[in-house]
Amino acid sequence: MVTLADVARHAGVSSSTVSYVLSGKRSISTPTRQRIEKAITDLGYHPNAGARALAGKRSHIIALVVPLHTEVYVPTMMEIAISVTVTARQYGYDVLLITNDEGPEGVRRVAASGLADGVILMDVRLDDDRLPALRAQGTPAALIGIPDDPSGLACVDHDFAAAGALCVDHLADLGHRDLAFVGYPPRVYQRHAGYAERTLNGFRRRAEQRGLRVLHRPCEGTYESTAGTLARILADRPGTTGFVVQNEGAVGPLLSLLRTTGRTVPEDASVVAICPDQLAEQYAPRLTAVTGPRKELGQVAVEQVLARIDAAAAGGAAPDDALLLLAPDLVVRESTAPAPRRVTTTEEPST
Amino acid sequence: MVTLADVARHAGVSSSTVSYVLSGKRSISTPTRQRIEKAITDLGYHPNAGARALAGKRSHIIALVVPLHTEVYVPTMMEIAISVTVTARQYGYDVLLITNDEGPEGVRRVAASGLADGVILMDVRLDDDRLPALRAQGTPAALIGIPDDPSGLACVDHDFAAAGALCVDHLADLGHRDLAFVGYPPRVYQRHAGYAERTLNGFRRRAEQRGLRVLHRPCEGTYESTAGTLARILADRPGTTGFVVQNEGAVGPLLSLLRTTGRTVPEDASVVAICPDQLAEQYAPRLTAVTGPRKELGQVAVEQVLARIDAAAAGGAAPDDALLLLAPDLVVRESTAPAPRRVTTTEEPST
DNA sequence: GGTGAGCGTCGACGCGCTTCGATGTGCGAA
DNA sequence: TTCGCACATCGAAGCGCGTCGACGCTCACC
Repeated sequence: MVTLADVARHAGVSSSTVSYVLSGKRSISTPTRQRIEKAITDLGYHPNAGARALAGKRSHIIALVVPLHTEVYVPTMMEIAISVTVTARQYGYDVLLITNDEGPEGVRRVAASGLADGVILMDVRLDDDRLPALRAQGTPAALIGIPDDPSGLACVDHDFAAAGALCVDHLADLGHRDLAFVGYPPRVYQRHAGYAERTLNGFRRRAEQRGLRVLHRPCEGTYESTAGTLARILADRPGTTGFVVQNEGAVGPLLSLLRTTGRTVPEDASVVAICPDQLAEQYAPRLTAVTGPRKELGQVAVEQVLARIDAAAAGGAAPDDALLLLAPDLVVRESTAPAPRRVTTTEEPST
Repeated sequence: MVTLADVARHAGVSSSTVSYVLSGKRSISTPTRQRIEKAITDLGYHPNAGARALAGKRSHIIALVVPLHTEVYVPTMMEIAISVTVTARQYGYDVLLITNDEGPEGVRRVAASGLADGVILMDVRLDDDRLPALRAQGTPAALIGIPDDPSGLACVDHDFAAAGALCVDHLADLGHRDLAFVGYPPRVYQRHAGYAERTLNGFRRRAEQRGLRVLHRPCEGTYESTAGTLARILADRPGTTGFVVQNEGAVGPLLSLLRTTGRTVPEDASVVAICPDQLAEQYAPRLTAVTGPRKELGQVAVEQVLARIDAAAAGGAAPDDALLLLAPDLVVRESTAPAPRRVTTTEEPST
């Protein structure tokens, strides 16, 4: 193992000089700097992470807490995780993977031991039990998702309300008057996943503004459950022509089922999915879809934690809480079209 | 921050005694041990990771290198990553997430800096460029996947050859004589992903043994490309009744296309997928599928690295290389049935 | 030509922990 | 009673790096 002292000896300087070259915290004359840099590459020196963490009081590691359950769409989660990792590297940080099976204790352990300088939490629940630990320890943190009480914390998320509204606008512009929202399984709403609720709220509010009638139906996402969900929608509101789906598992079944019940998409029924573009492209017809920027989510989260880590190190006061909602995009593809002419109208929609 | 010395003072012993209680490397009398343990919980002591790594020459971290490209089925990768993390925790280790965009340099950096004690590589290529760095440094490592030259390395993987053979056996037992293998996109074979090649080899070899005729067709996995692939298969070998699919994206399109070309599954054509059970259950009909044990893959990989880390610490010689292939399972569902009676046979299959 | 400022460099200390050799205690065997 | 041998505990020496205060040199300026 090559140490700082080896490099210093090789370059004919003291070890502190080498340290200052590495950190840039004091000015070093160009010739000595070059001599030291040459020694570093010659010897293949890599600073020892443990010693650096001990002396510098910074591990240059941030912990990423990922959910265990598979209710969220895994590729999206992975994309965020990767974006977090890549972004962190750009700032000289590495990422430690923490699974949620340790619960709040995991966060506490990692922060208290100085293993990680900060924490990024994914899949934040409205009443998340990891937040008290974070606040109590004053651990620099960023949440991906929004809890009930975001005070003092940095929260980053898609603007799901805007996503819901975007769907309504698109369908309303196409002349649809009766919309159905096929959502996540009931347990997702029950455990207060914020994104599900906020999408729904944005959807409902905009629908009300634009005078559309809406139905919300949670759905397990299997073929059978989707069949049941669709049957109930068509029974309750036979004139429904616009479907908004926020449930990756239900999309495929829904398309098949619409087809087998004699409705072609998009001529007879329009479908807007709230899902990654990658998924939307896979279906036939390709889906008009609303997507949030996943990579940016990870980037912003990292920048938020790092800002808080720096603030804490500078002894600064607790930084302001931040609530960053990233705007979604709607991409029009082949699954939406103007509403069909109404043949049988039982009642007029409310204004 | 609470330190070892604080605990020692609180318990009225020297700090080395506390250290020995923590590590268990020397016997401590029961009363003092209990006093120390009480002090630890009273004070909420967490050993400082950096100091521990520095003094103990072990970071208790293993690095997990994950691929960036999305050609592999992400949920499976995630499942393995999570299983690695959970298993590592059971042994007192944490997991550092490394993306492949750093290339071989990432592995070198993490190992040389002592950030990680060992490395687990996912998505190993036959001629993987990260392996020279590993061997040169003697970094304890486990690969998930098998390279060209696995000598001196621990390799863990599904037994893909057995998976391919399992598909053939199942279809052959049902009386199918002409099989088609719908595989990954050409670039997967071109970059020598071992799993793709080995599946194909196992498939071909067993088919030859059992006297079946086979066709292999790479496939992009989109709807259009699958349509093209199927059309070519049926043009080349109209009597094909057994399909083996190893391409998650192609499964859905294939099922639809078989249906729309007038073949019902499983009466007219049988389909076996090589994919996670979770996916196989999502289709209609539910798919007969071959799956490898993902969780076990992560577990075994962790145990292999840890064994090598311990061996290296004990100054032991380089441990034997290990090549661990985990047996897959075939679950019969609704997509396979006895081959239909042959109506038009142009030629006999070769024995 | 002397003075002060500022830049570049050095030496030493400490971060919190592990580990080794040494010390002290109690016991059974001689 | 004495010797020796476990066992239990202690003290001190690092592990490799960051950082602070100090020192010496150069240069502009009076």
